[in-house]
Amino acid sequence: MRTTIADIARMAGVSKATVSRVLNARPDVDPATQQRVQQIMADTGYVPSSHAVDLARGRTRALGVLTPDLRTPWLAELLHGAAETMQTVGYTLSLHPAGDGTGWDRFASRAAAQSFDGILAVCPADTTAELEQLSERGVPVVVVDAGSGSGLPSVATDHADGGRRAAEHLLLAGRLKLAMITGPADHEAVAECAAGFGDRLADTGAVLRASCVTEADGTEQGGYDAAQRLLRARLFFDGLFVHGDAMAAGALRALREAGRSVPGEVAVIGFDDLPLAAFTHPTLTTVRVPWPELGGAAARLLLDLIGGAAAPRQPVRLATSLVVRGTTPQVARIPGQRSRRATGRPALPRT
Amino acid sequence: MRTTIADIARMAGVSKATVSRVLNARPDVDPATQQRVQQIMADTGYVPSSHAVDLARGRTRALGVLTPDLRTPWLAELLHGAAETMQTVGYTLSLHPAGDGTGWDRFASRAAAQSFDGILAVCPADTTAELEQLSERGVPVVVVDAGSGSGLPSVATDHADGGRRAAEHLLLAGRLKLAMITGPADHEAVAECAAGFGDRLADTGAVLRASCVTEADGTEQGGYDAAQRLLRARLFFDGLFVHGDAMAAGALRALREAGRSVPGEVAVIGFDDLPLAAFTHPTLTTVRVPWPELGGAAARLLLDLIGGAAAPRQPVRLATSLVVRGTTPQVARIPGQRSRRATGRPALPRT
DNA sequence: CTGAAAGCGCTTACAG
DNA sequence: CTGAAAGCGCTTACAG
Repeated sequence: MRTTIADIARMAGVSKATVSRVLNARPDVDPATQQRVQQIMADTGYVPSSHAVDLARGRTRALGVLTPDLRTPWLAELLHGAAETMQTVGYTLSLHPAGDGTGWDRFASRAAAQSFDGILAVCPADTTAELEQLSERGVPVVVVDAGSGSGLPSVATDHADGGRRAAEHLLLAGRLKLAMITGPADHEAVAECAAGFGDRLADTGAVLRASCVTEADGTEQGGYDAAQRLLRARLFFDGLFVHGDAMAAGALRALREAGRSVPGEVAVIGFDDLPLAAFTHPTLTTVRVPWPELGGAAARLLLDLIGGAAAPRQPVRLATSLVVRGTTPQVARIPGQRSRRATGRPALPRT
Repeated sequence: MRTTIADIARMAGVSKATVSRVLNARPDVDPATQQRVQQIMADTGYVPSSHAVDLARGRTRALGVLTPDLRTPWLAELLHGAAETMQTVGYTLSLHPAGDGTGWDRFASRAAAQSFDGILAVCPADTTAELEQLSERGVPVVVVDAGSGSGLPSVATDHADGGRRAAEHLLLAGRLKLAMITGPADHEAVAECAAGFGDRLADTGAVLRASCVTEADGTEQGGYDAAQRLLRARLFFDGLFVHGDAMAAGALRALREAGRSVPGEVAVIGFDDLPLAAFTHPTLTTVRVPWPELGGAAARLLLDLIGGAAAPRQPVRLATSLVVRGTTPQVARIPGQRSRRATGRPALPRT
């Protein structure tokens, strides 16, 4: 038999209400009784049933995480960040991979059953409509890193900022003939990233010809094929920005096969900072998406919404950073040494 | 106001008990009333509150997943497998990273509060004692891939089998002078794997000298250092088995720096089949640990325990498989062609 | 086949 | 400062 609040009350010679007060650290309890009750709880190892507490309070202390696939390369880092902030307030993350058809239905019924207090939707490709319905019914929902097609509160990477950083680094390395491999054009972030990249290049002496920008599907093979297209078109480039690390890995393979040295002849910068970036050869310099921070920001936003806060009208945008590894030349950042390895032409505009 | 079972009962003109019967698909309900109630539930979009159901039934339909770190490279695959089998029975996975000190306490109190019906403990390094306590108190616990130091029900990789497969493949490739980099010796699996590797080599003409076996800490850098030790000792080897993909990646780096071609001069086989294995150069041939299957098996075992089944005395052992990529030579498996690239000496014993 | 009642284990006004 | 009672929304014997 499980120890219940009634048992503790009996043993302490008080009512359940008083035990409940002690449990919830209410101030209006006589110190002596408080002590006594607490002692008994400690002795018996009493822990209140979460079911009962949840039912009585009408909440769960759990967040539903909706994701197409648990094996998404950056999901672990994102959840790590989310879990960290959730744990501090005693919340738990409940996993709901909805990749296959049945996943969504199960998730939806759990949501309707109020199994969780809020929903963290990671890249909800085709379920935004349904999520909006849930949201309208009052279930707090936060979307991570999706296009802003929906009106749902969201947290996203600043892809334009990422593009700018990539450009900046290539300029610092003195690379002026640039090429870019983008992700699928239907994804909003792709245009943003390309725009940021292009903008930073303006008035620098660097060039990114339209013919040197090609699209790929996000996979390693896609990146390989895209890089081969660039190489076969005999387009000269000494700097390549790839909007996705998996594609960048494929591009490295194509460059290697073509006999182009990296970073000597071509400097390569990826995007995402997936775990794989540390294992390519050379290791991949890349624009880091702040995955744990995204998760943390989403978690906090969700907690705010659960707490009754109004949804922000604009997506929360998080800046990127650059992780320098082996596919770009080491550039000394000491003033005056910047252009050491540069071509001699002015690579840097005044900012 | 949330629709409750009382609302449905009123609308249908029946008692709550009858609605509950319909809800739980009990056979003893008049088809007509059953129809009517179901219709009303559909119209109102009624979904029973999970809190109330859980409290009344004394269960949760959630499993607690205890893990040191969410970012463990193979965790995603493992959870994918577990989630798949859990979802079919309507169970949910609740994440509990307990890496930092506070993690365990939160987890333990959740467990005590019966927030979940069972515990899936992934590599519970230093919490086995506490888990055993929980287990003794009647909480179903299944451990994944830990040393069998504890008496807890567990599911684990057959590392000896993995070692054998690695040996087999190197023999098929005609490699006879072998070396091995193991993980930390205090991990039980390390000895098992080495034993399997050694056993398969017996009576084959292949040699694995004691001096050619070295230990590393599991990291890329550790593998790099270990491979360098082997190289500097001027020990000749044409086949290298590394008990861990991250270490194998480090070994590849060391071999490359030393100018040894892979797989030409040295064939390399890793262990785990982490995502990174597809991104090294050359891509890494490796002994695959069946992560999703491990997760699935653990989930099923846990469900059995929750269902009241007795705990198996022996760990459930799952076999490995070999994933051939670029660090070992392609070996035609057509009879008679096996030794094409072999040295000419008998590499294969009769099995 | 169906209903009234008690119970799951808490919390929360309302009195005192 | 404390207790009796009602309520959270279900399920489950027990009657009929």
